Amino acid sequence: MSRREHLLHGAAVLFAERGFAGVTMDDIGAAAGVSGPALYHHFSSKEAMLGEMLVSISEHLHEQGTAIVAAAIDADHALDSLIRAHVVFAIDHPELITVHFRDLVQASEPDRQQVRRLQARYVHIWVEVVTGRNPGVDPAVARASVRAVLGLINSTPYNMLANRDSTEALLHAMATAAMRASIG
Amino acid sequence: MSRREHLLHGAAVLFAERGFAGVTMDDIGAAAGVSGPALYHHFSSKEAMLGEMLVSISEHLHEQGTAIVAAAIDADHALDSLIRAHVVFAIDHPELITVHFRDLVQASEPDRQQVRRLQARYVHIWVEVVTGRNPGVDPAVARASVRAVLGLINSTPYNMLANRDSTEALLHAMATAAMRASIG
DNA sequence: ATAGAAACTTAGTCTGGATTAAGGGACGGA
DNA sequence: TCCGTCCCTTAATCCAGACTAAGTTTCTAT
Repeated sequence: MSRREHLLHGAAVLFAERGFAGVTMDDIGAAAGVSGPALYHHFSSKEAMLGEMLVSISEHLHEQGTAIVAAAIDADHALDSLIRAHVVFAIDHPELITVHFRDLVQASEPDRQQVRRLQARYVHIWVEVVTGRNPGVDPAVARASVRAVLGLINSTPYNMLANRDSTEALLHAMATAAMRASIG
Repeated sequence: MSRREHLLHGAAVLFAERGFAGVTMDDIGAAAGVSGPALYHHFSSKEAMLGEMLVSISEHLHEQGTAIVAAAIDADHALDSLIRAHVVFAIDHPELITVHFRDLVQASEPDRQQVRRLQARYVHIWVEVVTGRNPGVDPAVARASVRAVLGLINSTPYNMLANRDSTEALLHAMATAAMRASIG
């Protein structure tokens, strides 16, 4: 992990814990064993740190989604893999999920736009799979359903069971059932 | 609606839009047609406004949940009503749902504690109903499932269909299916 | 009419915390 | 050895924005 990534990871954990506004540059520096101003040798501002963090999360999810759909043999498997991958990401990076939907509003306008664009594309990937599975469904309903399922999965940070595998199984089962309920 | 409630509602809308930290006292005042400092005649601080808002939401949900369970003829109906009522609340007050889970971290420690206590009780109401319906279920799993379902419903603010009733029906169906998938 | 309370206003005050200044030490290459 | 480049440090600077002061208008009750 590069120095940048290391710093960003520390910042993500703090942001998730106390929120972007509740963390100072000195806090972020201290978490990495340096002073606050030292961070300016790596990032142009606190806002830029947040932006980079959010964009990279969105890019990761988007790329992962693209790859899954490309590799799946049919829409059924694609949906299953999308759900599973999102669940795994949420379990492995609860702090990123938290920051992603809580602190987006604090990012600069350009960063916010880019994140929204990537999020929209990610949702669109899901929607395509869903409508592929079931051509009759209203695209607006498909989109709303996908967002609801993502909301379910994204509750993970407040939700972990003692055992990681059972958390994964539970969320996967619930997400699958919720999806089927809306689009069959 | 009293003056306090009116001011609080305006603040909630702004907080939902830009986040607690992204709104100034002048903004809140302007939304109600007064100056920023005028707010201090009604609330002791910006933090107090947030605290009062969050506590009252949590109290409302908790009381509503209590009333529903008391009035329901069995656990099956109780769960159905809980889901329906939460969906309706989320649809009618998207700004409160948003602030509730996004800006809790900005509230004062005492307010945060009280909100968490109320939230825990609210979740507990659901868990009791769920375990009543299905005595064999692990309480930890029941709790995680309830939180996941609430996460699904709370995604509403980003999720509204053109038609209010179809939004309600969709979320109700998905929530019910998700719940059944985890606890039968 | 008039005292007193409410509810505001404008004009500050004050502070936290982001950012910038101004170096210093460590290290690699000539 | 000496230079230049990183990466950091501490010591400011600076400003947005929460909050306070002090005074005005409006309303109600006597």
